[in-house]
Amino acid sequence: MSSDTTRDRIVSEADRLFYEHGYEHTSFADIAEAVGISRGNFYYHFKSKDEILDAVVGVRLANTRQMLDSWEAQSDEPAGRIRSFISIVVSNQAKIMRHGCPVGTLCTELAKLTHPAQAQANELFTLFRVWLRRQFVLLGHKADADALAMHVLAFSQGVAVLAHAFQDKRFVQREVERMCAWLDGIAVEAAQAASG
Amino acid sequence: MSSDTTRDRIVSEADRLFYEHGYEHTSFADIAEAVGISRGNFYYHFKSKDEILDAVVGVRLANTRQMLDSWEAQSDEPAGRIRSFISIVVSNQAKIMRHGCPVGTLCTELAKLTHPAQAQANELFTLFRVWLRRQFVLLGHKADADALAMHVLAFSQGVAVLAHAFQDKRFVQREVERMCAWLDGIAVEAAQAASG
DNA sequence: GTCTATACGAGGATAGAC
DNA sequence: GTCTATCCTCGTATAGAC
Repeated sequence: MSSDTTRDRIVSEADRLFYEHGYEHTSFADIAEAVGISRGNFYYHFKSKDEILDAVVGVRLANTRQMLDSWEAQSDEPAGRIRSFISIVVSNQAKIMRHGCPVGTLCTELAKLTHPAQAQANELFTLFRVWLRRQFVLLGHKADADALAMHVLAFSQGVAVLAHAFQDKRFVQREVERMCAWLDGIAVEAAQAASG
Repeated sequence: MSSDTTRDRIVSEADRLFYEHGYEHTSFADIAEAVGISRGNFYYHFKSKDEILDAVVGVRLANTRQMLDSWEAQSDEPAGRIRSFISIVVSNQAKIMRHGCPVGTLCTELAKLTHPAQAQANELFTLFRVWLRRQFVLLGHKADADALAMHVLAFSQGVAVLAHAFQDKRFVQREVERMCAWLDGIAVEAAQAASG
């Protein structure tokens, strides 16, 4: 994750700080201190704070693509892949409880700031949306694949916001179980339609 | 909503601006301009920005209590009351698509800032949670009333975050219908348990 | 109660030495 | 490539006149 070049370390630390404290609330001084360089040196690598944000979003997009690819490689079953997504709120539970969803909180903040990078950040959501949609198509739900994808995305965001606010592990566990049960129902439905 | 006194107008405009642009991104100058007073005059009414936030959260808590009371008065059926809550993402659709959920976005932002008023803002969530819980108890779901309340809250937050990001009206409509269908199932379940 | 003027610090950004 | 020094703007906050 943390590469050798200073530039990469800046992006990596900025990524973490933007997530933990928000984009606006993170100053150059914060990033410089985390990286261990002077504030001035900064501008050799990036011309502005917006440029750092661009780089951070770019890294997140790349990492997300890689994660989705690995989920696709790990399982041939679309239901299993969707389960991988659903379970992310458990595997990332500690971070989500402390700082919320990295995608949701960034998109929400940039929207409030009417920041130019908003569309780029929304691409993170779209990446998940399109991937989930494809899994639902493979599951035999071609007609409502996008609606189902959005439903699963909404689940993840709802759980993240409330886990963040209430710090409730059992709530997360319960919602994941509920969602997996729902997914089983969807898979059965598709199998019946295929055999009927 | 907008009372006569300058203090009330400050709170009212701050409330709106905090919602539309976020707490941190809203400056005294923004509020002063909206109210139509000078920046200096401000400190006659509030000693600090945090004090304004306290007042804003206080007003939101009062307004929320009033809304929940009116829902309770409008319907004797707990299912109908819960439906009032579910439908809020439709009746407030335009605002939610533009600025997200007023409660969720505030709590998320304050958590990232580790702001002292975070707990106070979370009370807004708790108000809904306790109210929903009571409705589910009345519906006959005493044992899992809190889990059901949290599920409905999570629905509202998930829909709000994605509606905000994707600006998709039909998505909101679909999710509300899905949630109402789920609620019907819950109500039938309770009725069967009561008669069986 | 409202105004103007101003202090003060923080944060973004630049210049130029090493 | 990294540093120090510096500038400018913005935002919070205060003082004091009206």
